[in-house]
Parts: sequence; C-alpha cells; structure tokens
Amino acid sequence: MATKPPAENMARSTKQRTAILELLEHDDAFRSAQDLHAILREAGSKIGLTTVYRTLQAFAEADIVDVMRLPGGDHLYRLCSAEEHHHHLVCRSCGRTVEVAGPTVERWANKVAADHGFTDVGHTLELHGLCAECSK
Amino acid sequence: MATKPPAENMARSTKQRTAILELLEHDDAFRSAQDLHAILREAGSKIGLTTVYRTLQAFAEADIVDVMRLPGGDHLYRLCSAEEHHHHLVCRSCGRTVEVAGPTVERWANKVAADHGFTDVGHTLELHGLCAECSK
DNA sequence: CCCAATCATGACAATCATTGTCAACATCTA
DNA sequence: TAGATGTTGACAATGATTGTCATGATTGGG
Ligand SMILES: [Zn+2]
Ligand SMILES: [Zn+2]
Ligand SMILES: [Zn+2]
Ligand SMILES: [Zn+2]
Repeated sequence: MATKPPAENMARSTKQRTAILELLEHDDAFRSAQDLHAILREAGSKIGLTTVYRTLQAFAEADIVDVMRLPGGDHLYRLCSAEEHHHHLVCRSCGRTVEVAGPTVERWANKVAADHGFTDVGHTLELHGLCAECSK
Repeated sequence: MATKPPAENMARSTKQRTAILELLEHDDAFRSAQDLHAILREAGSKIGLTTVYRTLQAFAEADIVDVMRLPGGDHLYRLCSAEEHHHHLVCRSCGRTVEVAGPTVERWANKVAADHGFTDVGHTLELHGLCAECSK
C-alpha cells in the first residue's frame, strides 16, 4: 500500500487532493473553492478549478469537511475536528471559526417540533459575530 | 389618499405589488419568485419576472416578508405574522411553516459567544421536518 | 518493472437563478 | 389634467456551479 485514499468516496490518491487537504488542515476559516484554487495557483500548482470544486464536494460527501453557505449563496468549506454533530461560531471579520456543541439547542428543537406535531426533525444553526481579536 | 403604499421602501401602490402581497397573504409556505410569477401568469396576469424579483426584494428589505434559502441557494419568501424575531419550523414535504420564538436559543447563543470572547453576535436557525399531516 | 483498467483531471461549454439596463408606462400630486 | 418621478417588463449580462469528454495519472496484477 502506497498512500491511503482520502476517503471511501475517492478511490485514488492524487497530488491535487493532497494539496487541497493540506491547505484545509492549516486553515482556521471557511474557504470557497475559488479561494483555494487561487491559493494553489499562486503557489505554482496547475490544478484546475473544476477539480477543486469536485474534490471539495467529495470531501463534503465523505464528511471530511463541513460546508456552509454565504448569504450570497456561495459554498464555503472547512476541515472540522469534531466528528460529532456541532455548529459554528464564525467571526464575520477574519473568518476565524470555533466549533460548538449545542445540546441545549438540540433538546429545545426536539421539544418545539414535537409540540407542533412534527416528526423527523433536523435543524441548521449558525452563530456569527466578532472574535476577541477583531473586537479590538 | 387613494391606496396606501405597501412600504416606505416603495413609494407607489401598483397592481403588481398588490397581487403579490395578496398571494402571500393566502399562502402558508415559503415561495420563490419564480413560483409566484408562475402562479400569477397562470391567473392571467402579465406581470414580468423581473418585477416579482424586485418586489420581493423590496418587501424583504422593508421586513414585510421573511426570506429563507433553499439548500440549492434559491430565495424563498413568506409573509410572517410575528413582528419580532422568530424562527421557522418547516415541513419538508408540503412546505407548511410554523413560526416559533426561541428565547432558549437566544440565551444559549449569547452565552456561547461570550464564553469565546465574541461580541456583536447574531444567529440563523431553521427547523425542518414532517408536519403532523405529512407524517400520515 | 510494465500494462491495462479505471479513475481523475482540466479546458471548455452549458446552466440557471438572479441582477442590470433602459425605453415605455403608471401613479400621484399640485 | 399635466408633468415629475417611481415602476414595469423584455432582454442582456452575470457568475458560481455543473456537465462534457479527451487526455493524463494511479494502482493492482502479471
Ligand atoms: Zn476575527
Ligand atoms: Zn445542532
Ligand atoms: Zn417568519
Ligand atoms: Zn407537511
């Protein structure tokens, strides 16, 4: 066995996938496919934009990265450490992101849903503000 | 005074705006600009798609309607009764939507943010499941 | 080590909701 | 009622994302 594949999703290990994964490993904030593509090209890589898109999608599919959507609709990706369900507290200035668990919210959500006769409930939750640093 | 304008945002009252508002008033679910446009054309209106987009944007701007985003990124609009801050419990089958207040969540969000040194925090929260009806 | 079977890549075209443009039009007030 | 100005609608433009497909890379077997 040479290099192990990044995920079940993706059968082979390639320079491109490795490069993207390394970028994400050293990054604290959520980044877009275009961001990562620009950074890689800047660093001399000849990687194509389509590949970056596809790779990030595959990572997301394999739960390797978390996805969030900007108000404008763009997709942003981040390599999260927590394996379990969690939410994000994002600095709207520098992008710094903290992963937070929300047992309180989970309970509240389930109760509210049940009270209204809803079943099979899920939720999306996002916190955004200014981090200590950016708060000056 | 003839007809009062729908909002400060929009100086004049027009057939188009009235038509859109009436549709929303009789609708329980979130709808897209294209949905509403299709419905209006179906009913014989000659309204243009651009106008529907602009009108909904203006309504949202004036806090007359709530906006939510589909996973795909599309904008959906709904006329909500609650004037204060609230969240939505949406049926992913029929679209039926219930407005819910979330004091518990607000408190939790503020605490979490403060614990991490974040200031000026906001949040987005969405609940989705199957309504009693659609649960069979 | 070498090859064939496949998976992956990248340049390019195609999508598609949304936005921009602007001349024709409607509304409202004086 | 007429003019000033907000609105409309057909159409073009945008821009992130996805589809296509020939070429290139990876991997397991021989
Ligand atoms: Zn910050
Ligand atoms: Zn949660
Ligand atoms: Zn609402
Ligand atoms: Zn339902």
